[in-house]
Amino acid sequence: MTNLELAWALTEMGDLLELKGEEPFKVRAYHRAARALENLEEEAAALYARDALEEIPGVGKNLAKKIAELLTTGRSTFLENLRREVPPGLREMLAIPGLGSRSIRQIHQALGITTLEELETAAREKRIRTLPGMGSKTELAILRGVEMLKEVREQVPLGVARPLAMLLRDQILLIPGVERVAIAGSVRRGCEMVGDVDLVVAVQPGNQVADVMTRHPQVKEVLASEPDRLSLRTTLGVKIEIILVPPGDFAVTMFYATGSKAHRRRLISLAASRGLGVADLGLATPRWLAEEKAVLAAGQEDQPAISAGDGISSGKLAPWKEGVIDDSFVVNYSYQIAPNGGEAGDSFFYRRLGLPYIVPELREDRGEIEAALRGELPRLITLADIRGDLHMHTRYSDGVATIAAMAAAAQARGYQYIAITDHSRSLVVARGLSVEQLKAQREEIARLNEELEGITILAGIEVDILADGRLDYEDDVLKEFDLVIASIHSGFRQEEEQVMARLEAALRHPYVDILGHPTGRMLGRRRPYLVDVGRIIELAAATGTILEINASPDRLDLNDTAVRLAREYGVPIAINTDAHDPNRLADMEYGVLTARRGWLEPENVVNTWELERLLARLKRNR
DNA sequence: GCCGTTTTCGGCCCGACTGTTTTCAGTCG
Repeated sequence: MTNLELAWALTEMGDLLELKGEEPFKVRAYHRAARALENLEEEAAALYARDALEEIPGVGKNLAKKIAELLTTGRSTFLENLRREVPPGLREMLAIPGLGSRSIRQIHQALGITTLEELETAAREKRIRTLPGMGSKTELAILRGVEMLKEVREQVPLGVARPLAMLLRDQILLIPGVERVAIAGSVRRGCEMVGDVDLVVAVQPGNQVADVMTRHPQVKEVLASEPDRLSLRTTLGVKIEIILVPPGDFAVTMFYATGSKAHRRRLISLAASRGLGVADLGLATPRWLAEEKAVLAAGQEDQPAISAGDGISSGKLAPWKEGVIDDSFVVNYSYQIAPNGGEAGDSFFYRRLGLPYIVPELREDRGEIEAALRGELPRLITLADIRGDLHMHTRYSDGVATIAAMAAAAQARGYQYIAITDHSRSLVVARGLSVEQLKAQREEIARLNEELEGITILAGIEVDILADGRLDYEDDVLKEFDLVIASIHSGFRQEEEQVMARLEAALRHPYVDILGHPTGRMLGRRRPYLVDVGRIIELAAATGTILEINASPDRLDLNDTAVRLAREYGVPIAINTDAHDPNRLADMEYGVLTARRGWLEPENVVNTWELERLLARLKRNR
């Protein structure tokens, strides 16, 4: 059992205990241990093997025993008992903002409600307000929350799907009869939420993929098992689609399975407008042909033909050589951010149409085909372009590591600079720093900067934008930092007017360099606060403020479309991890994926710049 | 449930905001 699965099991135990009304500190112990497992570098199984589970911070005798049972048997009697006691629907309700375990328990006990659907009905029928302490606002919060949950019910964040996809890819590769495996679908495109994990597998006849995968320890349910397709659900509830093809069909299948559907349609109708059918393009494998004909037919109905003068004619087609998979076309793809991205061999299709390669992250029919025709595809940013990380936390506030440890981890990633940006004093839960503590931290940073070679630590702060729009420190404190990020951590339920007034005040502030996680959303868990993203971008442009892509896979905030808009306004972006742990500096890749989906080039991202240039660009230094 | 060169018991992050209320419980970060 993987660390992630263990973490999920402990999280579920914590949630169920909370719903049972266990004391909060016990509940927290489970959640803390789960988080520790998630961030653990070593596999818990290895720790167990040398009897060292209790070395994990937050894991004592009891939790070690429960983890050991999960590791050895794949099950937990404790968890199974809890599941019997607490209806699973109640756990889903915990994700509704404004509804906590006490309210859920009360609703359950008084009204006998056990599922989201029943909860929604009760709210519609105004039965929730009959309970003490609950009124119309609570019902509204429930209706909004249920709506949000329904939207993402079948989806998981990329941060869950992608590691799982990579793990399965590596495991499938070891199965007899398998020649190649690659990740396709929305994971390959880097979508923030993923409905299912698509894997394309090139196999020989008599392979054992179905045999092995249906018995895989992480597979809970086999949804379909056909000769060329396997549909599974994992213990974490993620849907896996495995497409089995002969090796000769691998590349074409990658093209289809990567999508998006809209991109595919548009490309095929472009081909059709040149008098080319799918067969001419080397796309005519029997399995896909019928399906794609239907797509094509539909596409021609609702899509305008691509106009003449788009720079391509059938006479100019690049020569197509059977069997040649040439990724020399992949000028933008030095960084293989989607596993096997460039190796998938699906560049042939674009090549055949005389187009430059379009990377998976752009395949959304958001103008990428037109840009390719004009030769104006962006030279997308890659992870290798990143020179530093400007948002992270340490033990001074709610991080777990020292400044030195964060700096060492950053150096190991090849960074030239980082900014330490702990929380400001009002954020008491995160142990926000008093003015005195700030002084001590700044002294430590100065000392480290003298000791360390090859990396510069900036003394920064993530200062709260208070509910009334003021910042959490006076200007004479703020001006002492090298760099200031301003973020909202309170008043999430204010009206848009009020939130925007706060953001505007922050953006106009002379010492605010970066606006942190601008919309405040948590993927699948919390909607953005009520903001006008377009207006934020306008204001950022007008005030010279940098906007953040918060690279935490729980946030990805700004999102891809907002990033694209920011680029059009010429607003510089900082891709920051907001890491609370040295391992989480690795989340940078999710931020880079989002940036790529937002068409960003290195130039648009300030933490690809040399430090001197970055510093000179900050408001405080201009 | 975890943790301890202040403690093997009694702490554990705690204050603001919200919605429902006439003085506060629940939620959240």
